[in-house]
Amino acid sequence: MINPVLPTQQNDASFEDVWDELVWRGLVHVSTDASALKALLGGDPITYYCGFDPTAPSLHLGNLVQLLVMRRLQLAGHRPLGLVGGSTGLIGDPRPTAERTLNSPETVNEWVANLRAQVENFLSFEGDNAATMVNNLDWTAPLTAIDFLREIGKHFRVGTMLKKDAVSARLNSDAGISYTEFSYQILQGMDFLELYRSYGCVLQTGGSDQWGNLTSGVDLIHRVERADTHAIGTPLITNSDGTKFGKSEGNAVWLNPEMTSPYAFYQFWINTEDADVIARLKVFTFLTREEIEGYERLVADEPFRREAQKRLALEVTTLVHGEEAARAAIDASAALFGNGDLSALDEGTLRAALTELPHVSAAPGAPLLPLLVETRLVSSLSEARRALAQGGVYVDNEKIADENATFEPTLPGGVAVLRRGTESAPSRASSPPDRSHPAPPPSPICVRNGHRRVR
RNA sequence: GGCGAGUUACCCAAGCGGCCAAAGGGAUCUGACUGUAAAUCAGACUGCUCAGCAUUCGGGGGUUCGAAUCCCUCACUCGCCA
Repeated sequence: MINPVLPTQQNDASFEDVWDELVWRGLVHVSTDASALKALLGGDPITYYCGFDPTAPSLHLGNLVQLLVMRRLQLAGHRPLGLVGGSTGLIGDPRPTAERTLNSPETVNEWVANLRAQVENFLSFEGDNAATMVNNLDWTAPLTAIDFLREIGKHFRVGTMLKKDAVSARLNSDAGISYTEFSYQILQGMDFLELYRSYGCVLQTGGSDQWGNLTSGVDLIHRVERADTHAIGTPLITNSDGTKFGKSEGNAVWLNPEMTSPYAFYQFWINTEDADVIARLKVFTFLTREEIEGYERLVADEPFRREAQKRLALEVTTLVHGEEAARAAIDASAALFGNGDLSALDEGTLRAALTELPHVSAAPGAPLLPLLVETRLVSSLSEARRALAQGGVYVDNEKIADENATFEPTLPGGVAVLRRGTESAPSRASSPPDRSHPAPPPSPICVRNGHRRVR
């Protein structure tokens, strides 16, 4: 299955080369020698790689940054190797805070398969510079501990390894670091060496937090093969207001539509702050410099139109979930967030919009207030009464004033849409840590007459 | 080990026998405004069978017609002296 968006993508020809474009898009935070990289990327096709470790069932927005860097390089004529970390995922790279819990080989295996499919969705496997997928378990698994120590370990100085930020941070913390995680950088360095040998790979890209691991490979290849290779570290994407990028309601935004629905995904992007939206367009879309500069003016001149946010959300949702899903997300947003007369929608659009929402079943004529509790829009009947008294309860976009109102589905399919508060209902604050119940769902709720809706 | 101070709602913090479901601030929620914004203003913010009732002020026990407020005790936190 080919992502239909891929053929439409292209780099901005107004740049001298892809390196200049990457720099302009703010995608280079650290790198090996910049002038050498520029020459390399502006020259004959090279082979490069980026790895994805299976630390979760799906990739998330942070990984999307890497995928797009890969794609931009591919569009410039270079040949990508998509690596999934079948072995590194079994080890776990050192996080700054604490030791990772090891996942079972079965779990890692399953996640590797998921990630592989996701990575494949963003690269082209056709043409002269078709992408190739590799799994580092393929060359790591056959290696014995003795071979590993003799052939690879001998090239690593412990002093150098200790100085890497990821390691030293942990050494200086109460958590300490296990030998397992300490060894991670060797594994990743070994990957680069392996890919250099078997594919002529001379560039590795990754997040700047991976810098130590990227250089580990560059150094190893230099020592073993006496060859110069390169690395590019992308910046950590940050929000201008200090909150963490890539979180929605405190949860990660995943690429897997089962984990983050296309609707929620679209909503995430549409809610981008003015101060951040241009930087996001640069990183996450293939719009040209000229187009993005146009949006920059639009944000400055008429921010209320939010053209930049709309375009960003459309582009990224289309890229990740496809045109149809993006269209549905837009329709759903319009239906649920517009002052919208829900009954004016055709049933298909309505159905698509509502599938995205949490739902609960009730018999027609059932009292409304308890349903508010059941859908977790409010946490108690008292709160439901309060919300209603304050004019914060809506059914099918109409304010409800009567405490004794009942559930009367009038929309096609025996459905009613419950809502609390204004359309936005941001609630970006995390719920108190001692609350054991799950986080409340996004504002609009679908209550359906009859059987439970199946996803 | 000795002495002293403290433990109040999501967080900070007043209250020191009835007028306390508990001041004030923050966070949060809702309304107005707005761009599914920010800022601002207003209201709400223990629960329920909601103009009333029930249960809260570290745990337990007591005094009193009546306790967040007084007494005993246990637990924890923080100061000072050994």
